[in-house]
Amino acid sequence: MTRSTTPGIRARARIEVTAAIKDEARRQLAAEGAAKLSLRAVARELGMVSSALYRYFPSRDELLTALIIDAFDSMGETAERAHEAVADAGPVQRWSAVCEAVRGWALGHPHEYALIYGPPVPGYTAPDTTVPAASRVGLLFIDVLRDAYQGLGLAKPPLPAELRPEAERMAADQAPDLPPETVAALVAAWAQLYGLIGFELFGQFNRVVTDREPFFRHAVAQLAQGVGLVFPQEGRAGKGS
Amino acid sequence: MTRSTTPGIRARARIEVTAAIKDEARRQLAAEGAAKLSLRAVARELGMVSSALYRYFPSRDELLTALIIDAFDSMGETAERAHEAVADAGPVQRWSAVCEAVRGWALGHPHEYALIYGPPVPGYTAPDTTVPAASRVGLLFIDVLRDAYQGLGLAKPPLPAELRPEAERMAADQAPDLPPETVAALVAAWAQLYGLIGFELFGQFNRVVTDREPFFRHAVAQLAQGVGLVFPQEGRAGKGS
DNA sequence: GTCTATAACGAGATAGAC
DNA sequence: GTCTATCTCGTTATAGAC
Repeated sequence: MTRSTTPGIRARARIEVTAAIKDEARRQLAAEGAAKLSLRAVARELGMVSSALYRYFPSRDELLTALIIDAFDSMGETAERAHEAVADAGPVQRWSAVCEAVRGWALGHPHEYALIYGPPVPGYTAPDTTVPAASRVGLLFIDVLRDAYQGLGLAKPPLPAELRPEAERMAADQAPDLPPETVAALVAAWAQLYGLIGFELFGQFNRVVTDREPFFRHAVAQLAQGVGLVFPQEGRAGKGS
Repeated sequence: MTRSTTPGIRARARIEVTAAIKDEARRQLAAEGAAKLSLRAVARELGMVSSALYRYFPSRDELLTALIIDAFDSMGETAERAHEAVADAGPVQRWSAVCEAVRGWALGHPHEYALIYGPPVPGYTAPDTTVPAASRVGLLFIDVLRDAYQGLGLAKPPLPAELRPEAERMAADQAPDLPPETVAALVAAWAQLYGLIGFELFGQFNRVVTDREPFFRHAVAQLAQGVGLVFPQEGRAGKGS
């Protein structure tokens, strides 16, 4: 009888408390790092008792997992939105939009970035549950490359013979409708993109690179060339020797 | 009176204890992460009392700094040795040797790698004392590029106009005898190299890249092309459209 | 059924008195 | 340099409020 009203209230309360826990956990992530994330401290800050948290997260590791999935989803959503905004543009513009969205998200969420792309948290191993969220940005890149490929606007990057079997396996796993050369180059570009972002985020560019937007923009354009989105001649526009 | 003999002994003992402290600290780094490095735990494991440690390191932060400098030096030395071994080879071979040495060191010292290239340790900021050690690998790359440049074996990477002022500033700071195009490309390649290594090290290549040596080798060759060590035509050897 | 609170465990860290 | 009293932590069992 109360069944039509109360469930909604309870469910709403549950969602709110869950969100509050995660928010506070993220605050601690920023302050002390993932290694020191403590259920008790989260509970204390929220005015709860630690055992009450277990109604929402069965363990500290599950809370970490939730934070990781949230971070991947937040980043993925940001990238997807940026991609949609330029959906009708050329592949290079779409590629760059996704890369720049990822960088923007990372700069705005450095600790969550460190959580998902930094060193693993000691004593914690991420479950497979995180894979779908972690794949969102990659699927976006595959989208862009697929469109370029079908429109014949994609060059095949070079692929040494010793790497071909591995490239074919990667393509079969990740994007069977793309050439192995492309998939191998994408994986490399993906790692390199995160190198650029990580260096900026973790301070390696301090005293080295000051004007970072144009630097990143250019690096991303070079990566686009690396995966075959730009033909070499176009890439080095207006250059002599 | 004992003054003529004991100083040597004392100095030796001090060096040995200092080394033992750092070794134990590195063990803890591997087990619990840099955030949880605690002087007390180090002391306990060494059978000392915590206050005794302060005779060797005035604070936890100074111990961290020593570990960071050691890590950079260890990596730099590994890279320098690998470079010397191929000193007479071509620039691409030298470039690749340094990159592969860095990767090898990182795979052998993942936690020290995380310490120097991962997210900053909460509450700790590295002093400028770390800069010389941190620069060693970069200087090696500059060496290779300088030799190639002086031998006319270096292509100028493309450089958009918006990036030229920044590139000139970077060149003036880091390598005044190299073209700005080269220096900007080197910094980007440097970050990308660490992206590749970080992804392998921190598990992002799990279930994605299995045969990692050839993958890395090829990526490094592409990076060499990016900094101008290989001309595009050579780079894409024996490839059609 | 759903939640919170109390209390406790075993383990480890820490501060300070001695 | 040692010892102890007091913290922290993740986690569970239990009891009671809504």
